[in-house]
Amino acid sequence: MDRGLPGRISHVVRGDRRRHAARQRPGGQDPLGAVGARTGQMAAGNLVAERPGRARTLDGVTVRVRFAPSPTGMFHVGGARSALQNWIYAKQHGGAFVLRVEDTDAARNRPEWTEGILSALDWIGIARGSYEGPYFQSANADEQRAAAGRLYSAGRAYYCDCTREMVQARTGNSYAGYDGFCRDRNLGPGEGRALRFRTPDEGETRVVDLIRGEPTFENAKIEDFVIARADGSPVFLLANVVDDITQGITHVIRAEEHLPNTPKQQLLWDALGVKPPIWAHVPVVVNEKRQKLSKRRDKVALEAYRDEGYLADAMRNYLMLLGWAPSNDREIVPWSVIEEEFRLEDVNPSPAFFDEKKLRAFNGEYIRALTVDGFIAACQPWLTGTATIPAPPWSPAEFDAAAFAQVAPLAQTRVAVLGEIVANVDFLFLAEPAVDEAAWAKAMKDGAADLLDAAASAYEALSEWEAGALKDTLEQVGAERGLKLGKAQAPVRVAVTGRSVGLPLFESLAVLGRERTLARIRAARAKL
RNA sequence: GCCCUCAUCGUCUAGCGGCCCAGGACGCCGCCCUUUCAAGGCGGUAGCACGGGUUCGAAUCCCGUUGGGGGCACCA
Repeated sequence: MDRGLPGRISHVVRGDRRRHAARQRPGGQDPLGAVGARTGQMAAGNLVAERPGRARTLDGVTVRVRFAPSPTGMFHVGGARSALQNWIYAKQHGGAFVLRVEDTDAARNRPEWTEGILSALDWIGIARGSYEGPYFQSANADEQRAAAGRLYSAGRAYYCDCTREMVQARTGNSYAGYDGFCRDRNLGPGEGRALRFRTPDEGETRVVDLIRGEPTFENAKIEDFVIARADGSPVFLLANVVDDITQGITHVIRAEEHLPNTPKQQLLWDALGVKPPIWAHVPVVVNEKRQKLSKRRDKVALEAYRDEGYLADAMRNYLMLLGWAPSNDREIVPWSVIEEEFRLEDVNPSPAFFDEKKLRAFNGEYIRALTVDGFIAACQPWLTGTATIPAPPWSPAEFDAAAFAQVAPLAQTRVAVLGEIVANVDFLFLAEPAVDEAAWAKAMKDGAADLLDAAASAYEALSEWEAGALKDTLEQVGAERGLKLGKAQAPVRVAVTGRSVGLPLFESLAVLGRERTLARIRAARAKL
C-alpha cells in the first residue's frame, strides 16, 4: 500500500446514520481536536512528547492504524476481520497500517506463532512488506516502564501492596474491583507492590467511537487499575497505550470486547499528555448461540478454514459482510469494490453470527468463477497434501494429472470447499474404489448382478470407449430390463466409484479406461 | 451484582421520516432441467421485540420495558 502520502481524515459520517458520532461531536469538523477537548482531566504536564508520526496537515492528521494480535498459535477469524477493516481504513485515508505483536505475556511468545500471524495475514490479502512492522510489544518495554515511572512521579499513580484476597475481604464482593485502599498511603516502590493508576473521582470520560457514537463512562465507577506489576513489568492497559503513542496511532479499530478498556486507556493517554485516538469498536463475531467465538468451543482458526479449502477471496469477502454490506443489494463483489465502498461508520454495531453455511455458498461461487486451469491449480494442495493438509488416500505414483484435468471441469461445480475434491476423484487414482457401505447396500439389490453382468459384456464389446457410447450402451442394457438410466447407472456407479453420488458417470468411465472399468464391474459382481 | 453496549425474515443485511402492507443474500420448501449429485432457471416461506410518546405521517426520532451481547486479573 502507499504509505507516506499525507492523507486527510474525513470523518464525515454518512447522513445522520451514526447519529451520536455525527451530532454529538463538539465542533464536528476536527475530530482529533474534539477528542482533546472532551474529557477535562488533562494531565499535570506533558509527560510524553507528541510523536513525529502524528505530523499534522492543515486540517487533519496522517492516519495511522494498527492491528495488534497476541500470538496464540492460531489466527482468529474475528482478528482477520479487524485486520482487514484496519487495512482498508488506512488505505482509504492514505495512511499507514502497522502490525504490532503483543507478546508481553511470556506464555504467548513463540517465534513460530508470529510467523503464523504473518502468513495468515498474507493469505487473507495483507502482504508481508506492505505494512509497517511487525513491531513487538516486548521491544518497547523500556518506554513502557518509563511511562509508568512518569505517571508515578507526577502523582498520577501510586504503589499498592494489597493482594486480591485482601481487597475481596474488604469489599466482600469478588466483582467489586479495587477499593482504593492504598491511594493515600504514600507507599514507595518495593517488594510485592504494584503500581496503580489514580482514576479521577468525578466527571466522566467520553470516548469518540466511529461505530458507537460517544460511549460515556462515569469516572467514579472506574477503579484504580494496575498499570505495572510488582516486578515492574507493565500490564496490557498501559503497554498497549504506550505502544500506540510510540507508534503514532491515530485510530484504534478493534473488537467490541475492548470497549470497557477504552475509558481507562483514554485516561492514560490524557495523563501521558497525548491527545487520544479516535476509537472504533467493531462488534464481536458470535456463534449460533450468540456467544463470542471462542478458541475453545468454536472453529475460529483462519488456518482451519484455509486447510478445508476455503478461498482467501471468498473468506475476506464474507468476513467483510459481517456487519456491513456493499451498495445495490450486492454481496459477492470484487475486493476493489469493498475497498472503495466500505465505511467504518456504516458498520452495524450488533454482533454478527459467523455462518459457515453462507461462507460455503460464497466459496462455491468463487470456485465456480475460477477458470478451469485456476481451479486445477487451486486443488493441488489437496491432491498432494502439505504440512497442514492431509495427503490424499492414493499413492503419489498413481496420480495422473492428465486424467484429473479431464475431470476437473465436472468437479468444479460440485465442490463447495476445495478439500472435497479428493472424494470426487479418488476413484481415478485408487487401486480399489473406496466403498461406501450404505451406497453399496442400496444399489446392489435384486437385479444388480444381472445388470452388472450385462453391462460388463456390453462394455467389453464396445468399439469406441467414449462417454456418449458408454451412456447409450448402459441405457440399452437398462431398457432391456425395464430400467431407466437413473436406475441402471446406480450399480455401475457404486461398482466403479464406490459411491452413489459423484461426477457424471460416463465421463468418469471414459477417463478411467476400459480395463479398470471392466475389472471393477466384475469384482463387484463377484461379491454379490 | 456493577459498568458498557446492542435490537429489521432462522441467519447476514438494505432501509437515514412519506418511494416500505419492508428489498437482497444464505438456509429451507416446491417446480423445471437431468445418468447420481451438484450447478443453472423459476417460484415460495419468513421479519421491523414490546409499550408509550413526537409528527399530518415512524422500521426510521425520543423515553421506557424486555431480551441479547461484551467486560469487571499484578491476561491480552
